[in-house]
Amino acid sequence: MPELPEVETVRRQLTSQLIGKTFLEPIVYYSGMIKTPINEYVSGLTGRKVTSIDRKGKFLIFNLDNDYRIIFHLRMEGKLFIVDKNNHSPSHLSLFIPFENDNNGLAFYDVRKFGVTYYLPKDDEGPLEKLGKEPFDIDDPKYLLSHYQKTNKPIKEMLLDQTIMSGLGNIYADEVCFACRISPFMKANQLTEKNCEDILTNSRLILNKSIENQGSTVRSYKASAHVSGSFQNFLKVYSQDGKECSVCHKVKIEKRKLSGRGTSYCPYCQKTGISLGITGKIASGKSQVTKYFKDEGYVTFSADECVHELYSNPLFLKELEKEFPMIFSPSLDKRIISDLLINDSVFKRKYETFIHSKVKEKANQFIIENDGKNKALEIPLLFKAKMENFFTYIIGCETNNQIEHLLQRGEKEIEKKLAFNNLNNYDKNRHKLDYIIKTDSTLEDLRSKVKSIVADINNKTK
DNA sequence: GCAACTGTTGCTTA
DNA sequence: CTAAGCAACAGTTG
Repeated sequence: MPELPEVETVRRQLTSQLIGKTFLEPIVYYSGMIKTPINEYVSGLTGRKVTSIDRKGKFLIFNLDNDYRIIFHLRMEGKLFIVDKNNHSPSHLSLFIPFENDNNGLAFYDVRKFGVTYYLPKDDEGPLEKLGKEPFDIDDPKYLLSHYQKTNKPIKEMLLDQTIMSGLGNIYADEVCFACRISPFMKANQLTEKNCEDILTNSRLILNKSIENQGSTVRSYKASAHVSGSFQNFLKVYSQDGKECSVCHKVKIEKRKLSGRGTSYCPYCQKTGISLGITGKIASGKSQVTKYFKDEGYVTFSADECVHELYSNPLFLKELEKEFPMIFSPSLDKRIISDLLINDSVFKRKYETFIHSKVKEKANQFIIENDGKNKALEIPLLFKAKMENFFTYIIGCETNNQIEHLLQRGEKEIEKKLAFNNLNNYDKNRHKLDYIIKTDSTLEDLRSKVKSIVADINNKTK
């Protein structure tokens, strides 16, 4: 995952091992990584010396002893190692540049083959052209402010925009938001100049501290065969989801998706508001409880309503038809769905996964859109949809009078509805609940139970 | 055993 | 114009 500190570590490593070495003809194993004409790249590098190595953002720049330079971007998994000519791993090797009069050479390993390299004249900025300054080189927070004021996008997305400021990737963007105590979901145009100053200060602090620790080692990443960074031990939110926040000790670190990227944050420290998941078996009083949370000032979401709305959404139907053409004859036929759900276990699994992921996506969107507010989300199949780590707290609703409630609602197929209970994994996951509400009481009593939970939560997150 | 997820960026599509 | 989704690819996790 090389981000700026990891790339800087690589730069330092290579500087001590590469300066003054003369390149022999490069051997290209994966030509897709070379973004300038390959023959120019190969002949251009042959016989050249590296005089110095620079870094701009996450790019490495090898200055050669002619008027050219080589530029590398490691992307997700790229690794530049100095290895033995005759004894190096061939696995995932994309490029090898042997040194003259030396047993070693420069190897570019890249499991995912996303990395790129360029051979360009010194006056051709190539991919560096659009790159913004690093936080170390921006001295006026007004520079950030002027960019952020122009957009309604979440601040974290702006931090990842390398054309405004370069060097923050997914890990450090999350860490910087945490250090500034701002929500990653906050609209960039809501930020103050003070926020921008905090972003600059904390970006410098965090990146410098990470460089001191030779970057972070997450997953398999290493700066060289012999170096692994240790900044992962200082991360406060990234990869910490589900753990108690190490600063406030009040709530767990949460993780959700923001513009396609995993985003970790502390709901308390970063003032995102808390997210409640309300679940329970059928006719267990979830809706009533959710309504009472609404009366207490929570914004609410219902998975059942969400699914209902999805079925009248043309975009969703189009997607559904692409995935499950057999349930359209020619338009959506719900009887076919229920038939298949009963008789075809493969269909059932696929279909449920599909719907669950849609609901989860919508719930995620709801939480992000309601940044800063307290939220209560009613999700009957919370456990089935694997959403137990999705909320600050989860609340289970329970009743002894399920059948009566179903009768009161005028349900006809009670047996069928009860069989549904076994599907939602409630009993199996009951121990994961933070609160359990027994809903068999008068409405006023139920309301006061909700009020006392609200008070308890307020107390915990004071 | 399959689905989902993973550090990045730039291009295509709506 | 922007915004979202995908593509490049392969390995790991639940």
